[in-house]
Amino acid sequence: MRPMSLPVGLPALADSDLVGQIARILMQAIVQGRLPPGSKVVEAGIARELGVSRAPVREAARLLEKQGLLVASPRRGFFVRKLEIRNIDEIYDLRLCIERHASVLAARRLSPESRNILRRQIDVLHRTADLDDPARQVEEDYRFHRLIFEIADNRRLLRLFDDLAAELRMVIGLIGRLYDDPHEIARTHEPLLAAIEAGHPERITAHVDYHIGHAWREVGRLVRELTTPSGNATEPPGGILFPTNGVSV
Amino acid sequence: MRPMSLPVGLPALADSDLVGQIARILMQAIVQGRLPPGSKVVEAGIARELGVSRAPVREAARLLEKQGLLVASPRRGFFVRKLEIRNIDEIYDLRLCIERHASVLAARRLSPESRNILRRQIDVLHRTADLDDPARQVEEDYRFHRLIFEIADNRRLLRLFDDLAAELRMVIGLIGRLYDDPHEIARTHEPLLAAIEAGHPERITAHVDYHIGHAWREVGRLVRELTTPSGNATEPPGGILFPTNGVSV
DNA sequence: CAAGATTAAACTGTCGACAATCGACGATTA
DNA sequence: TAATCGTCGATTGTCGACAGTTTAATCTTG
Repeated sequence: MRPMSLPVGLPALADSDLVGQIARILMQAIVQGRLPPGSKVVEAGIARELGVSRAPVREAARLLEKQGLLVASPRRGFFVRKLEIRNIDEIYDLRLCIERHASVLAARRLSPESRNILRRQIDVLHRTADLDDPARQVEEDYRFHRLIFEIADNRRLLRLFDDLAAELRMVIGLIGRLYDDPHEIARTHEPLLAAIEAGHPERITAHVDYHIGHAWREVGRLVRELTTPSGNATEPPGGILFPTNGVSV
Repeated sequence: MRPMSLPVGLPALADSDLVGQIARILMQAIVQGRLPPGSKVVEAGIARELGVSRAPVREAARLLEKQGLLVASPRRGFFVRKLEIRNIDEIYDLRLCIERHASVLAARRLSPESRNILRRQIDVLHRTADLDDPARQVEEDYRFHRLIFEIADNRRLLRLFDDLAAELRMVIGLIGRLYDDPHEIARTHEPLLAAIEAGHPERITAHVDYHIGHAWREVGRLVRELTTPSGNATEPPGGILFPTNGVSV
């Protein structure tokens, strides 16, 4: 968990990044269902529980606000964003929009190296599908799509994708189970890559539409299922961030 | 300026929004050329000059960071974003992407009322063109495009547009002059609206491409002109936020 | 005289405190 | 009884302070 400083290793980084750590802890608490959607995030409470002051907690909350996990209400505080179906639709609508664009750009900039990177990531997807590790599968899936944005080479587009991905990860985390068969998911990336290699904008767009549209419908269906039986946003006992699972802390 | 509370009027609101006020002041300082691109924004300095503490200044800076006017470097502070040509290209590329999408959506959702609103805004554009008020002209131009996003009815898309617009306003403010003939600009909105009314996705896309692409090229040209003669990012004398224009403060 | 080491100043990250504000609850009034 | 008005605790907005880090200036040294 705690990255140790290697003799020459660079990434000893982010150990003193208090804000980042807090943001990650909060994000986990959200996707894992503590801090349920709609619940209030009390700065002082989080700060006390983590043994820090309110300042970094506030900054972390703003970070998560930018990513859409929290919403800020002036003088009232931060709240965990409720996953209304409308939000899901808006997110996927935007994602579809930028992913079409990024895919066409990526096709234009595709080099043999970048092609191989995508190819290899699909292999990873297939291998991960055998592992029965939903979280990992989702992660590798996003990695593939992120690669497309990297190849498209527009930093702003990439940042936007990262933000959307963070939000979608929350949604999927809240859903709790994978929205489809892992092997099936891995397979559907093949024709997308093929279209990008071929470089026909229309074909690329069509495949992106199919691919993302599929996820959209599936996630939408599950969210609708999950959201109709009235969410009881009660706070679980034993501390929000590090709940006592029977074992004392 | 100061909204007074009417007998029954509601909007007496948002006067005590310190962070918002600071953000606005900073934004003005940026677009007006004090705080030139690349210069450092010192929290304590701003705070002292405004007679507030560092906390709200920090929050305002984060707000402007989200809008892309500032960039944060950990442990080094906030800097006014340099307008490299690459940023301009990335911004316009993204804007083109989402504006195509929004325009097609808007066409699908277009009602007689929303059509008239767009129609009327074009009239405003024509009238404003006679006023010889570049800032106003740019503002009304953005209002037209924002209306398209409102009609498209995706809040996230709208928010994204607002962020991009804020950044583009900074760029245009730094350029200092309008990038084209106001009347010409007003006229080019006509065929775009016509295409949206007709509802043909291809025609809409083509017109958006032409319209935004034109601005892209123009702004790109001016920025290239402006950015090549090496920016000397020295700090103007007399206080950054309220420079003494000969008159003592 | 230039490159590197050293010192001093400036600044950010974080903290604890206080006042203003919000929301809940109970008292008051019609 | 229902609606309105205070009151009180909880929570945010803002402040000033301090420590560690970065940057700038100064001093060595080859």
